Amino acid sequence: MVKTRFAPSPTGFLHVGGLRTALFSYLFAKHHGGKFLLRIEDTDRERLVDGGIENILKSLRWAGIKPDEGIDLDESGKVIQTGKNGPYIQSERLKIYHKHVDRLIKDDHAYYCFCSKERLAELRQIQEANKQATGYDGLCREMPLAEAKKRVTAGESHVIRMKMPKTGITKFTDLVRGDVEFKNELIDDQVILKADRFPTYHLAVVVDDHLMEITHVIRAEEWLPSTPKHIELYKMFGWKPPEFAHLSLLVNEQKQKLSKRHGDVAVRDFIDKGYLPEAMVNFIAFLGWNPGDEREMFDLDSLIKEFDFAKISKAAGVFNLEKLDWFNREYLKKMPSAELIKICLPMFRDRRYEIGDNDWLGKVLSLEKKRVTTLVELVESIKFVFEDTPYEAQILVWKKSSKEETKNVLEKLVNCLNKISVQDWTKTGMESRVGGWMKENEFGTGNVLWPMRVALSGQKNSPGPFEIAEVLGKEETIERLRMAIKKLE
RNA sequence: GCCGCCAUCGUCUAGUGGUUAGGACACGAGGUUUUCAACCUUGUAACAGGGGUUCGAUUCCCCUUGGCGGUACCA
Repeated sequence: MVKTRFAPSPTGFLHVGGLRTALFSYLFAKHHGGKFLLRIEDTDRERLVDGGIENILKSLRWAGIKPDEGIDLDESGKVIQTGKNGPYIQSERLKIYHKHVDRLIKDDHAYYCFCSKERLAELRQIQEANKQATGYDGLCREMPLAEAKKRVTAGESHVIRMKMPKTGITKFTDLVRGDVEFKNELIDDQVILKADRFPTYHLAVVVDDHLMEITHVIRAEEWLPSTPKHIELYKMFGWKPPEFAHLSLLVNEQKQKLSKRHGDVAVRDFIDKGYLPEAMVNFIAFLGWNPGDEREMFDLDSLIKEFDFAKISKAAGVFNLEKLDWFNREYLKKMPSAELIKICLPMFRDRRYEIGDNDWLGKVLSLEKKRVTTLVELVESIKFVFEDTPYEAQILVWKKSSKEETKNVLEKLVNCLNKISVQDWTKTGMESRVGGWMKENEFGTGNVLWPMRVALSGQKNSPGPFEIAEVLGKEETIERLRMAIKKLE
């Protein structure tokens, strides 16, 4: 059975690149009827951020990605662990790593290293000055084990390094990149256990992926050069390595790796701005993948159905917000009224708006949903329904009209509208009644509709006058028209 | 420096030896229209360069260039 995993470090908010990696891992697992596991890699204690795990989980759950095993959130939003291969937080697995490191030392696949950080820095400086490949020179590699153990017992600070073979090449077939090979001699004797007794990524990832029965390691391209180290560790333990798939990176418009310094990259930011998860998922999936034909609206289920590494692109993708905006507008337009109301409700409450029944609220949202990009913009754009909007009298006057004429037209319009019953107070009802009235009196459309619309919305640009009038109701509509007339005096 | 990955419109991409190089976003023009959107029609725009292989290369191979990643007791 296929089993994939996403293994973030809780060092802050989930990054859109991370979301994409998680998504592809999830899609691949689900496409093959497999399982998706979530593990936390917190071996770097200096970069930990409070609430990091919750943040990551919330963003994933927002996108619709739910782990089958490992770390998850319960209904109250508390972090929980489920599954029989736990714990799923690396800092809780130290004993497991120590046991495996001991085995490597015993089998002469790893050794104690007492080199100080200062010596290592100096070494690198010399190598750089001589234009050599940088890396550990293996000073401690041949130290007799007995001597090393004596120094350890004496309390000397040390790390454990793996013994990379000095000859040969490591080859593997990457699911997205095909055959890749590296010369072993150029690969460092990587530190696998730090002086603080915490493992490095390289050791922890191999041990955990094996113990947690991961079949496919799907991760970002930045890990490609360290894959030979991992394969070597699998060999040392006598384990069968999983399949590897290294996804291309996401870059910004300047083609640099996406980072927090350059604008919005945290999924949290997009949630807060009112982007829809469906749009984000669709957009991000299409950054490096497509179904091979011209369809482009895909929800999570149809992505699962069609996802395939064969169609994934190898080049880095530019994270371009314009396309995201387009997807968001499309999904906003398509969203059923009831659902839209549900997700906007908290924002209405924040603004302490008096909201009527759902039928009415649906009409209010429909006023602007084709004109905005995000949910936040949507709620902001219909502000004029709930609040008085100050505006200059001058904008009531249509370009082909005058102040006097506008005032006159509005007065007559009020009379006309007054005769319309509350039952007929609908967009279509008013369209025919006012439309007929305009024709009879030979009023130009712009002469009437422009000032009416501005009077009702307080804005130069807005939805049409009749749809606003329907939403406002007869009383409020006439009230606003009278206010406008007063402004023109 | 060394190692590796990558390379089609501005962006996301289709294309797997023979195509008028297709689509989407963005942009431009026109239509609709009381405004802004939406909508419809339409336009501009790409195979990084040089060598091979081949009857024929966007497609296969090599080199160059460029971009990116790695080179940590970070992940």
